[in-house]
Amino acid sequence: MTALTSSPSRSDLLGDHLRDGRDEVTPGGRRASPLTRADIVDAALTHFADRGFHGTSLKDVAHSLHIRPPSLYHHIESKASLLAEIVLTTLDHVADDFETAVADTEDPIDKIRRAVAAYARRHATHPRETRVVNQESRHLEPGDYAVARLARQDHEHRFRSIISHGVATGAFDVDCPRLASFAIREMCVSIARWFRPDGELTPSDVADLYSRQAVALLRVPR
Amino acid sequence: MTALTSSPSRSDLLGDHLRDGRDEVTPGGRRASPLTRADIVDAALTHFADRGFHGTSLKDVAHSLHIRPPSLYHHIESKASLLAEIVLTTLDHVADDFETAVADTEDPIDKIRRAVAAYARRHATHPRETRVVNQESRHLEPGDYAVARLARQDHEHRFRSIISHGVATGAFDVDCPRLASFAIREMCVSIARWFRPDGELTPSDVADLYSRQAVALLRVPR
DNA sequence: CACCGAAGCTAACTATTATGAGTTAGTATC
DNA sequence: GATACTAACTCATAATAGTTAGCTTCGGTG
Repeated sequence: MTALTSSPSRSDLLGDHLRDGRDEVTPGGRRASPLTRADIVDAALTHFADRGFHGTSLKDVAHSLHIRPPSLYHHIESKASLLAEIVLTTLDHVADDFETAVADTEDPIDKIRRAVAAYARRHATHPRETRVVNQESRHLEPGDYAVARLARQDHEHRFRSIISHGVATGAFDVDCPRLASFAIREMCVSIARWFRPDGELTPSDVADLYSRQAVALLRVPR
Repeated sequence: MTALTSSPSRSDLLGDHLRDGRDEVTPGGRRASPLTRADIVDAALTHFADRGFHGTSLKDVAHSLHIRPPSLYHHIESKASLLAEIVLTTLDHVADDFETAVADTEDPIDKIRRAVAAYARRHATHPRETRVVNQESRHLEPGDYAVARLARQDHEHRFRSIISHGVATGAFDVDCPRLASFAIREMCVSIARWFRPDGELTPSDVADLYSRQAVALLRVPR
């Protein structure tokens, strides 16, 4: 429950999302470099992360981009599609991160260290995306929600099986792998709530620290 | 990022909130035992926890109580007041928990163990309340938001100072008390996402397990 | 130079929201 | 037994949401 203290002031990061020169709209409605769908997703992402999906209106998104709400529809299909794109591509990245991280080792300690490092790093480098995945996925339309749910379950199972395997080999010692897995993953998730790119810690620092904390957690003395 | 897998189906717990005999409305609109403000807060709580503040309409709340939306206003001032009541009273309880927990000891290890146990237990016994505090506080009106922010900051500082003190006396060994504090508190917060009253673990089990995990975390080997 | 598509705009539509006003039906009290 | 109270109701309103339609204007291309 650190959301209140760790979050910056409530309207932080809610500004313009246009790169330099972008916001010079000519009388006819043209701008220097064209607005892309990616720009809109990015603006929506910032708002969704800060105010939630239902707390964000397309007016808000359009305002950030210096256009009117209807103009958004030249680039997107719907508000829901913005959320879907954000959540599903982020979950893809998380899955890729995991595969890449654990590919080169069989040792449970190494595996968990790398998996945690990758997961922690993802949350440090992409706090907006991960916050939206964690808090707004429930507002996806049923089909997309089901896909997201499966992706998440898959990650959870792969993660937990490393722990279970480590317990079997004696590398770890925990009462309940499921719980330990939850605790570790949620620790990583929380990074997205406090991490600041301009802070004293780099994403690598955080990844390193959290992977060590995770290993410590998996050898809880009784 | 376990919200997707750990949460039950999206509309769980969204049913009637009336106790037995409550839902027998007489032709004139009367019911067996009178509907109270607390009943409404409770129904709103369930919805806010499940669908978010902006994802919940007063129609939803009224529906759970078998009344029409305008009738709610005989008991409440506004939708915002429901959120404020939920968040602020929960934060009060968290503060009380903490004070009571750490009152009888000076040992940092004991203190952190008890503080974590109390915090963990609160999240296990009141998952709806704590989820709302963590995810919906940002939607409070400015005045209430400021109060909530202060309450949260206070808890964070008290928590962290136990750790810092423990590091000073040599009881703990962590690189960064602030980070360790975040990690531990967020671990507890996550309990609200997976804990089920009918599961195999009791709140006491969880409190015990998490306080041991916390102590383990504060002695990370380098 | 004529034209075409991209991308802006305004106006408008529909649905839903929170909330207000006024009404009615039981229940308790004098 | 009249009255006042409570707590529901229906009906109404103003604001806002997401979205669609149609118009305009520009830069690029034949």
